[in-house]
Amino acid sequence: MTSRQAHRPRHLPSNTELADLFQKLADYLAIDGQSAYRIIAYEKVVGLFRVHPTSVAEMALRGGLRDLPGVGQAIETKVLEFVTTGRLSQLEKLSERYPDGLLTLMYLPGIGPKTARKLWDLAHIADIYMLKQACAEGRLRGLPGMGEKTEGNIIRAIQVWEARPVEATRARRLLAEVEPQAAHFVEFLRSLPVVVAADYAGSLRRRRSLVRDIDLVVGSHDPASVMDAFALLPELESIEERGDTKLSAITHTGLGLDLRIVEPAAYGNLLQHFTGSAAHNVALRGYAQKRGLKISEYNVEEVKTGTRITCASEAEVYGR
DNA sequence: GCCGTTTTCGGCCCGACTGTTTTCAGTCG
Repeated sequence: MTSRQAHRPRHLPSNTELADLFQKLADYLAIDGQSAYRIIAYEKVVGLFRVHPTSVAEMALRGGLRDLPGVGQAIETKVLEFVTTGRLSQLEKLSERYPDGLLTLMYLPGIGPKTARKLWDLAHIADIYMLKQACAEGRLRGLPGMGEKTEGNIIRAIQVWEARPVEATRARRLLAEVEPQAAHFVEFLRSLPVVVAADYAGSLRRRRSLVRDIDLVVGSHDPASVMDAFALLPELESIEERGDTKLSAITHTGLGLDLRIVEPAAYGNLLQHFTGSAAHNVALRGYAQKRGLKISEYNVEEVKTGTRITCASEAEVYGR
């Protein structure tokens, strides 16, 4: 072995392993009911580790991990503990307190940490199989805040999960596979007379090589008509949610799809917001906040005066 | 748990939709 690999310490965890580890920790802490901002701090470094171009483990060993924005003493210590010992004591404590399968409940759309915790505390449901049993026996309805509809939604979510192995609804697809489908939807939307502007946004517009779903944004004075026309498209397998300005659906190719509609004057605000990424929006809004501005998908607001400025183009948003 | 152009403490982006409630919690993006 004369390659560079010969000089590297062996058995160092990959960035993906570290990201998965901290995601698991974040999920456990969410179920444990810890501060939402603590969870966000962990999820932030998950995203950071996933895209970092060089070895995070090596960086930690060199003592340079805290140069990364969002990594403080606590996270550096945990990375070092795992890199040097192969273990994470906090995670071990949490997995003694909660069953592993509890995390898989959150694979089901509609079930988050609060619901997973409630199912464990009140019904001793520890994984998806036990949840299915409880549904079949009608045991869910007795739980606080859970009625017939919620039970029905959970049964349906389990069926989808069983039909599409390995969290398929959360899986990412190649850009080249998804882009033509998204372009087709955009073309349809633009063909509607009531539509002033339409684009796909999200990770697709950011040209990420792997994307999870299709985000569609529309500027129109008549959202109801857009919604009516779109909901009838034969490409949609099911409509998951439908309100006045937002619709969520699943396509026959198994892709999630979100449609959002605003007044044409605020189209730039919507396009900016849903092009994301989430981390970019958090940073941008924090930046704006320090300058007395509040950014949403509808406008840029001057907090002191309450003046709300809508932007028809994305460039105007950044101009402000 | 992280961070700082007023800060080492007290904030941390913002809103739509659903289901369960009689005004809101949870989830999602």
